[in-house]
Amino acid sequence: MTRLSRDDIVAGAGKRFATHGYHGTSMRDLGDDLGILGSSIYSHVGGKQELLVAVVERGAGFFVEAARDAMATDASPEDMVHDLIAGHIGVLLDHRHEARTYLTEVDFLDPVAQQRVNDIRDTYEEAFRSTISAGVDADVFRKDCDPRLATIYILSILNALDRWYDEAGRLDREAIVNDIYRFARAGLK
Amino acid sequence: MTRLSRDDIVAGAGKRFATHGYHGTSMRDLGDDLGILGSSIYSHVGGKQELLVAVVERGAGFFVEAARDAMATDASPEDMVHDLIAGHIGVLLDHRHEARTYLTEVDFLDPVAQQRVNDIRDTYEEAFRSTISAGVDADVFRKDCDPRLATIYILSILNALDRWYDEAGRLDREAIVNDIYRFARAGLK
DNA sequence: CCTACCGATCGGTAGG
DNA sequence: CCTACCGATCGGTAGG
Repeated sequence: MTRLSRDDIVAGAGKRFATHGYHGTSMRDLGDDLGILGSSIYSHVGGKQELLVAVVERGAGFFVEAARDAMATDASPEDMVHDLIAGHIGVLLDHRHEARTYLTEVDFLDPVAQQRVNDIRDTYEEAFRSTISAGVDADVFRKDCDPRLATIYILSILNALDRWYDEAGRLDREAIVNDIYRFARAGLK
Repeated sequence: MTRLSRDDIVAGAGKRFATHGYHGTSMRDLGDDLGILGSSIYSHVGGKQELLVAVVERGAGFFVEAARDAMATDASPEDMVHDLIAGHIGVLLDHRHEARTYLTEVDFLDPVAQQRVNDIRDTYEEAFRSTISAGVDADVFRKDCDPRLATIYILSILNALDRWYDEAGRLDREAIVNDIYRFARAGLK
């Protein structure tokens, strides 16, 4: 057993926060998961709140990265919406704990970190909004479609995924991406 | 200042749980909100977990009631989907704290209560599923529409509402109901 | 509903 | 990363 890294601690915190919530997790709980004492965590991080910040910012970063990748192509607005959806679902499934903590515990961030995370979130949502907006301008989406509302609707569907979707179940990843894409695209038309 | 009722305590708990989470709320916090001591709460209820159960079951009950009302008409499947959406949004806005606690703190319920609440939730979702299913059978919705998935998508949009929608803002209640209904209906067609 | 209190647990620190 | 510990706060109770 070699010494744990800071990333190990943050990953463990993500798992605990995602399943038990920030306030439902004690430093001793977290230490138990990691095989060390709660007090030993303080040799890696400054405190519990610092761990929440690290987990949430990691989660937010994954989403922004995925959006940047999707936007980096010259795909049509329709295809780009598909890619944004696929990217979001990829993050949700590949980084479940960080994604979920980002989505559910952001309210418990100290005000400074919360502002920072909300700015990141706005950047991310802007990728959806501008793509949908481009589709409206290109007449491929409805003229009276409000990109802001449509973005919220699509992200609402996406963010709820981790509460019910099981990748080992009937629908594989491609199937759920396509089904949600079809539902969303219909709403945009 | 007359003695508080059990309902007052449960309402106060709903407000606190909705904003700070179950684990982020202490009995003393709750007492402060109510103008009594934390220990005084125990003359009304058996404990903190009992309060969570009461709040969550109240929230769940409102939704089931709304669904029953919507289903009690002989409206077309399309109109009934509209009414179910309107009913859900009504509960969300008229009973924000209970609805939110029901949606976000259900994981912290003891296993017995959690099972009960999940059964109630399933009954509620069945109202959406069967209505959509009837629409598919009547050829008003797409033949390859999966009522189970469509229900999840619509409820995802609905449940995310309380995190961003402000009734005092640009969109009044009727407008948001209609906009979500249109988006959802398009996805069903 | 308050006074007075309980043991357990909390986040966190000093020193090694 | 552990030992040993701190003061604060936790959910909850006895008795009035």
